[in-house]
Amino acid sequence: MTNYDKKYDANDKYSLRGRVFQKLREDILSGKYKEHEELKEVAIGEELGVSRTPVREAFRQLELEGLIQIIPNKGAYVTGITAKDVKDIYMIRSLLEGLCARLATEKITKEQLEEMEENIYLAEFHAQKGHLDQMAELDNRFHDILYEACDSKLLEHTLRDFHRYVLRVRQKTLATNTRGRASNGEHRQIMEAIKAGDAAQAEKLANQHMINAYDNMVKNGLKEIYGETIEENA
Amino acid sequence: MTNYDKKYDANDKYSLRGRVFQKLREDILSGKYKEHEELKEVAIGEELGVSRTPVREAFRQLELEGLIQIIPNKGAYVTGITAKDVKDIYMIRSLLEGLCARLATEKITKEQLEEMEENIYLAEFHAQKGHLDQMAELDNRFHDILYEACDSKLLEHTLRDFHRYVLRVRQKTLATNTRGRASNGEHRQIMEAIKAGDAAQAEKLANQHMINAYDNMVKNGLKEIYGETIEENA
DNA sequence: AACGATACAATTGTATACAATTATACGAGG
DNA sequence: CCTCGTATAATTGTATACAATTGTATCGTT
Repeated sequence: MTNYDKKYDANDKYSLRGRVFQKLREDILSGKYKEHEELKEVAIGEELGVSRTPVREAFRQLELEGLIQIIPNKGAYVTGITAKDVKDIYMIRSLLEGLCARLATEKITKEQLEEMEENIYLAEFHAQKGHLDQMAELDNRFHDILYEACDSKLLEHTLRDFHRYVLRVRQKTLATNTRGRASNGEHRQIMEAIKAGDAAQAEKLANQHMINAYDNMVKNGLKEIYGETIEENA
Repeated sequence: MTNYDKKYDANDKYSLRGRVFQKLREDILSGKYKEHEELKEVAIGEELGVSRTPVREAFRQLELEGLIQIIPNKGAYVTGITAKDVKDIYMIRSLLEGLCARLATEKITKEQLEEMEENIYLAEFHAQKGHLDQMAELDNRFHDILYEACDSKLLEHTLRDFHRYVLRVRQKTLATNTRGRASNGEHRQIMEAIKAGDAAQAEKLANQHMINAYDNMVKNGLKEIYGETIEENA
């Protein structure tokens, strides 16, 4: 639950706080800052050439995004994701992506549908070529388009939050080409259902798409995929 | 998506920032600050006897909770809830409360189940007496128990966010004694299904419980219930 | 009177100084 | 050698000062 207006996002690119926020989020998601690592206000500030004030404000936002945990008078620590967290997120996403696809069936614009088709087309190309990075990028974008198409600021924002939250962990999930291709195929089916105006089918397929993505993770072994980054106390 | 640890919540009672945050949230939800009202840092600071720094940090958090919108270099404004937002939230909640009830069926503790039974019992008492405030309080608490019982920090937190977000608007919804009683009855059915270990039934009932709550709002006329506080551009 | 420019006021953005809290190191006492 | 307590350092919490931006009113021009 955050701000729902596009024009003035908290991720304000032009304020120092916004830049610090974005930079830190990027660095946490990319793994530059490991789990449980302490983030010190002065160190971050010096690194980015700003004072503590914008850093502190960025910290408060990162905390509410769930990326760090702030312990009063002590410090800010990169939050850990447990295997159970991942499972819970995929359960939730399964339902909400389904809802999203259902709503999108009614609300999607011609432009969005076209971008979706293009996305799938491109993804198939890159799958053939074995371009894993591009496939991951297109996968992310496919879901973003879907979120935009459902025409619900709240649902869009909620899904984006969850999506971003698992990115840290999902990084290498599509790295297996087999899953990448299967995922593409599922995207295509979802798109076709939306295009055909079959909301119930779109919902069902989107539900299953998340379940498949999660099952694929489990099959390949959560621990192996996640490396050292997953805690076992889940 | 916020922090998922109970011990050190962002709503830290003991720091100035935490107190400002809580106070402002309370005042926005209770309606002291109306929609689109501008919140000025110095004014709030003086009112609460603190400097701008903790106020600013609280603002950043309130923004991510969706209660205010900050326009850079301009100001902080209480966000409006549109009728469509409310509809979207109830759609989302319908699915997630269902998931929550399903999970709770497996995970609920004896103590939680007992508190739930007590809650329903008390609510029936207050319904007979016509104690509307207590009924609203017990209704909130019923859902909180359910959220705790599902044993998923993420789902719990997500549902709490949505629940809190509609509180502003839901205030007087249970004020009609008929809906209050019906709601109680539905709570009881959900509880019985959980008690009986029938997860599918619990999910279905919780789904329907949200739909009924929303339908009741619509039936009584959104505009009438929400007074002037709902925007029509939804 | 309408329009525009400019100065001024109000407000937020940022940096820094100081206070409070927590962690650490070191030494006295056992 | 261990333990405890105190001093010290490091870090966060808060307040304030200053910079930048935005809003507004006034005045001059047409």
